[in-house]
Amino acid sequence: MTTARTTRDDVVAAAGRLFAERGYHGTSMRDLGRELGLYGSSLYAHVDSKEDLLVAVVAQGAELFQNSADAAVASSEQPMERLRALIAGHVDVVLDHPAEVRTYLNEARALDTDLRRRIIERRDRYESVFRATITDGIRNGDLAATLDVPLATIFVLSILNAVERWYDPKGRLDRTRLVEAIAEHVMRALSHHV
Amino acid sequence: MTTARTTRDDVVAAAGRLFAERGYHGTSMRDLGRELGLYGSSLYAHVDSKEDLLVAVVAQGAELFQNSADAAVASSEQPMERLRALIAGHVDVVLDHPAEVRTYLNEARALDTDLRRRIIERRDRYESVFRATITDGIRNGDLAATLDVPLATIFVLSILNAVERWYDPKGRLDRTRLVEAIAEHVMRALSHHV
DNA sequence: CCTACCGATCGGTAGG
DNA sequence: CCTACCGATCGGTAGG
Repeated sequence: MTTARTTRDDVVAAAGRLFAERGYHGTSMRDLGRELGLYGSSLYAHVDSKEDLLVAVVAQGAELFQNSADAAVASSEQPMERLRALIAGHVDVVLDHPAEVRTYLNEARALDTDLRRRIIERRDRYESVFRATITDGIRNGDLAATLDVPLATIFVLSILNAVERWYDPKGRLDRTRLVEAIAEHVMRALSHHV
Repeated sequence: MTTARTTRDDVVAAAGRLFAERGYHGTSMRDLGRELGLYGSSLYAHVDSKEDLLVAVVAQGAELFQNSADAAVASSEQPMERLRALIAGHVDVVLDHPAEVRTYLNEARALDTDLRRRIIERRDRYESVFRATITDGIRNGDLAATLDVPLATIFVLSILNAVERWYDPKGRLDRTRLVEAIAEHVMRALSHHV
């Protein structure tokens, strides 16, 4: 049994951790090498540039969220169940992949114009799944017809994206209850109360 | 009429803008000098260190929010009016001081342990004003007795803090309607519906 | 506030 | 993946 060689995936994963913790500009290639037990210069056997690493981590974040949305949409035809699945899926992504998520949410601005634009487009696409679901819920009569859908969507995603900033997995609130609390808050805020 | 000399306040204000835009580690003292039309080394006539600048900007952010909370509490005895004033005040701080707010919210982690701890304490103090107001609203019968107060508080602040991330002052939504939309969302989510 | 620097560190390369 | 570097840039200082 031998220690496995360092792979590109190892490098990308470690980069995600450090970028999330110290920021892209706060992380040097030598820091990253140290994290993996090798020299900074050795990383260039696996990647073309530091920005290449940021691109890879951010792309993972984008993909995780998009896959989660796709699964939520596939899980039910019913808007309220879909919305709940979107919420649960988002929380799962945040809690299961904190490094990628934090880098995706906070460090994408370090990308230069073109790449940053593409990330913003992916976020918009993800957001549009929430918007469409809320719109369906209104059509359905479950959600309040008076809602401003784009704003309601932003508020829901604000709550979901902030989870990364405060949630402590070792705290008293477990994942199930966190999802339940968010879902209940959202339903109360958006529902058509009879 | 002469061009005013650069003051320490000018330097701190420019630092806030650049830290907000590119991040603390993404901003060099030479960048900052250029912004003010002087050399990076000249900044040391006004400040002791780069971190000194971050401390100053972050302290401004903390103070703006605390002053806003104090004013909101003083504005009314009635919990629902207070909550509305807290929301309006928070939005005002975010929209009137975007650079300080963004630096306060996103770059404080670049401070080292001791200073960072003190900032977290100031945030907790600010958050506790929201918590107390929501608790009063429950006691009052205006807000739902079933609420998890700390979580409800986090959700409200998540929405408020995210405003910095998406709101475009040049967009179609003016400040009054933004505040109204957030307040309505929050009231719907937290209220005791009869 | 500028000039002229300092040592340290940065992202990255050549060659093995 | 390491060794030995490169030029550029970093935060900061001395002296005026």
